[in-house]
Amino acid sequence: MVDDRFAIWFWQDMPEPLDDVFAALADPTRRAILAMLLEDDMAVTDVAEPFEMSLAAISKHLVILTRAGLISQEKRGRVKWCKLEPDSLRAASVWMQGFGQFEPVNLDAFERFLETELGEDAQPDS
Amino acid sequence: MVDDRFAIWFWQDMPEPLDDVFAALADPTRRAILAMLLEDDMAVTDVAEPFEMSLAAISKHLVILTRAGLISQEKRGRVKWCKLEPDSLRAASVWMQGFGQFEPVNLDAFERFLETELGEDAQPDS
DNA sequence: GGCATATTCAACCAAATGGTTGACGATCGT
DNA sequence: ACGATCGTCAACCATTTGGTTGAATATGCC
Repeated sequence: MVDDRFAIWFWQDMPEPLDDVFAALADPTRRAILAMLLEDDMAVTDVAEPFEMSLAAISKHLVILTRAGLISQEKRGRVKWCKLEPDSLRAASVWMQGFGQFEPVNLDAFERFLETELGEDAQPDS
Repeated sequence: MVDDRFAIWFWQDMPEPLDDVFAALADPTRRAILAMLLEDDMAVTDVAEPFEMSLAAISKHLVILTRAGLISQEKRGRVKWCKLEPDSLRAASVWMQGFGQFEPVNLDAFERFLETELGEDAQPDS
């Protein structure tokens, strides 16, 4: 059994991209944006169109989604295209599945698993 | 194809428990708490012990986790026991899998982990 | 060049978040 | 009944968040 201090260190003090991913997902506007991008890549202006808020606000949301790695933005000409990046959802999904599936299981092995799993394709953070 | 306004209504304006779940998961302290509860049910004081913050702060975190449905709290005597409630995590997980083409987590490694973990051989690599 | 379009920047604001401390009501042990 | 323990409440504080507006920076079009 892993002692709590190790667990705290591991789960809390590691440079956690999960903070950004979950924080990004916590906002309904941003989830709606992701849902829209599921259909197709979109320009910033088009992303903003159906919302009742300023373009600048949407632009900020897109920055947050980008920092979380959930989307990428590529500027072509004067329009910036937004593209869903499902890979970073993977880390979060892995983390969550850990809780869904193994209630009573060995945390040590789970930690080792996560370590290798999340370390594998560590994103070249912006 | 669903038009965007419907999508916005659906994803953004529904009474979304996902807001609370993801917001709860966005904090590393709260994720650490969940990880601890993965091992066993715990009293509030024991949850707080390994952290370098006040009991009141942990108590607040537990309220947030409870509101999100991620844990439940039952008071027995003077101690309040905290229990992981993986079901609401599953809801969030389902949402992410709704992003779907990206597979319910295409985790070969996860499968292998499950096998070794749930099987007899609990030492996958030395 | 000159104008429209696309996007971000900067300053500002209100509200929410995450923490503190100290007081407080319950409950246990003796 | 008394004191210690468990946990929350209330007030406070600093920082972050999510939004606004108006100006600024590209870029495309004629």
